[in-house]
Amino acid sequence: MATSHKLAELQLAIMHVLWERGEATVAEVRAALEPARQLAHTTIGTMLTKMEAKRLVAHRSDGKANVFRPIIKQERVGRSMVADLAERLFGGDVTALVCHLLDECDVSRAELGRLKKLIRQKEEELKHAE
Amino acid sequence: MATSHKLAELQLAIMHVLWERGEATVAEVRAALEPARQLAHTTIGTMLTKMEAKRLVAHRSDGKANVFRPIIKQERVGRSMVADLAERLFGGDVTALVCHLLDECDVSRAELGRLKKLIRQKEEELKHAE
DNA sequence: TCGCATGTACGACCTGGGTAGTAGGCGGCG
DNA sequence: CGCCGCCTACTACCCAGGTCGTACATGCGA
Repeated sequence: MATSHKLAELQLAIMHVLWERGEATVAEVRAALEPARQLAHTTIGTMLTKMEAKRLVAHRSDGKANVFRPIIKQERVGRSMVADLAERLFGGDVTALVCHLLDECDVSRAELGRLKKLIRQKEEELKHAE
Repeated sequence: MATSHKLAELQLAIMHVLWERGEATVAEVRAALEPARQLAHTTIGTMLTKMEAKRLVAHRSDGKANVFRPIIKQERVGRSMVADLAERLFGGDVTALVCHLLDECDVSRAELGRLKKLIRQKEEELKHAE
């Protein structure tokens, strides 16, 4: 899987809207982003066009407006971006990244509980895999 | 801490060299990067100059060559980049990011052990903090 | 002393992300 | 009918990262 999908700020924000809704028009995307950023609606349109060229989204024409939908999975983008960061920051050492997270960020006890459960689960998986 | 230090590919690679060595000349940086990328030595020089403008590095003049050293800490950059990614990808939910990591990447049993220990340690810290 | 090797400083240029203006299509309403 | 508002398509920019080329300084060996 050489194709590394790294999306920049705005593109990611737009993708999040599309992932949440399934599909949306330019105006809808703009409205969804409105609280955080005030953008001309042509800005969204232009961006969406560029993203379509990069095969991140596709559109169908619904009467007067274009309706865009994501054509890559959120999980796929997340995976490749996280992997990319881990690679660039920690030489691919995932554990180092997790350590870093636990160390530097505030993690509540509930979250730690969730994580412990996750690790146990993961250990089970490993056991069964052998 | 509003200052978010996000470094792009090459800049990060250069910083890694500087962090490892403490300081280095253009030629040394270039040599260190050589296996992975073949770059003109002016490229490194230009980049270093731009990075100096951004206060990422500083240089002293040692006879004929300039010797650069990092003036931001690796840990600081790591923190802000990881936080940034967590924010953009998972809305700041660190646990979600860790889950993602465990799920998507291959994590060995030894690594899981290390992580468990880390979590226990973190739990202790939380307990004491109350 | 001359010129090569090595180094710097500066400017050129490309690309991709981001931002928006303008032109033109089209339905509804006064 | 003619203008208004909404929408798209196209074009223009700006900026930062990245990649070099060229011009100029300078020490060192033949």
